Amino acid sequence: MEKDSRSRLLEAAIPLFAEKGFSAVSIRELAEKAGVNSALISYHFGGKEGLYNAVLDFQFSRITIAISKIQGLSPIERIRHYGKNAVLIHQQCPYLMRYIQREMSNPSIGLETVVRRHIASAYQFLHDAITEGIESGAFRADLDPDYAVLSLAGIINFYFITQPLVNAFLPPAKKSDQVYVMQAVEIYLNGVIGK
Amino acid sequence: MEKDSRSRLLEAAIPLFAEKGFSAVSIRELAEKAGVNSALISYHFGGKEGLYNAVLDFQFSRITIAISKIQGLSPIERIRHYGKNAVLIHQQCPYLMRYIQREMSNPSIGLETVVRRHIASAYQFLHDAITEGIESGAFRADLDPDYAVLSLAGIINFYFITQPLVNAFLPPAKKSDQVYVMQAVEIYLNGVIGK
DNA sequence: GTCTATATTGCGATAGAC
DNA sequence: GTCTATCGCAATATAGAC
Repeated sequence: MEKDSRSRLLEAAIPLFAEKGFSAVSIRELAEKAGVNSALISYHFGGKEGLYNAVLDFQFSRITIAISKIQGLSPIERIRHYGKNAVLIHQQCPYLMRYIQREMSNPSIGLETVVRRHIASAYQFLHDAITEGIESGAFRADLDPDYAVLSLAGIINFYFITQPLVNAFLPPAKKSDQVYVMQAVEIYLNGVIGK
Repeated sequence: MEKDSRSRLLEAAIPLFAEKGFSAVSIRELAEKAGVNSALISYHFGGKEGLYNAVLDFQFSRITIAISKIQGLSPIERIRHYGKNAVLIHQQCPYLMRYIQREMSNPSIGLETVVRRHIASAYQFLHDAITEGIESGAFRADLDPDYAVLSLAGIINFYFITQPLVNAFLPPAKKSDQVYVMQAVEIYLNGVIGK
């Protein structure tokens, strides 16, 4: 059974917008890849921008959903869990990181609110874990939690951001996201745990 | 004394392309911001794409230049130096990181070679430092150097990538790049140094 | 809901005067 | 080197038939 044209458009749009950015993709290209008529973009989404917003909304909701599932572990275990989760999300939503990256450095006007809310929920999750770790004495007391959040987010996420190019440097076999994230999380935890 | 139109175009183009991306900027917008006639873009650079390439070339050359100045220190000191350098480069070239980011996830066709060469030189620099640190016994022997490079690059660079959005989360006073990078480098070094 | 056909706008590039 | 004027094209959006 065929998908309806609305879903076809959404699914075709995800990789196109992710790889080329909003302006570089034309509605003709979107329609062709989806196998539907370009007029349907206006019909279903009110225009190209509406389609982009729909994609963005769908992509970012995954972050908050994933975060909300992690509950009631020690700070260290929550951080390990966050790493494992990042690998999973990246496998399931291979284009999410492009959108995060693009919206971080280049927020779509009128959508900052939505995007910011999802990102903020991830930020808050890490901030809580780190603050709690410091207070319990597990982590070094001289850490600045705000900065420590960014260090953790960076050591995990930069890897996924740069994958398109970095695969050119790494030996071909070296492509285990899971192995990377495990090592990265351990470097980080080793670095923040009190001596 | 007025700058010539070529320089004016280049300087106007740097923030515009960085913030909006190649496709979202029109030659009319570029010319207006530079205060010159739009026909001069074709005259000086052979077209909009030529102007973009000129910007990219200029921006990326900074990486290789900065890296080439660090010589003959211990692995640990080289890594600390890399961090300090990142702060300096970011101050001097506030748009460089946007271009790195954009070219990493979205390489301009025909320029991968140039871009890749500059990025590769930074990658090689860190890889050498880490490999040497492992061999000398300063760093943990179970580290994978390829991955450890990405962890270091991530913990430093992600901060700069996300600054436009992250400033919305951080308390307003918290904006010291230098303090961030110092803490981040120490977390990393603590994490990789052999116990 | 989906199509064709088209209106309208803005794009990048260039010819040619100065 | 710099300008004006314009060409040709591709963009998004929409009106209206089916």
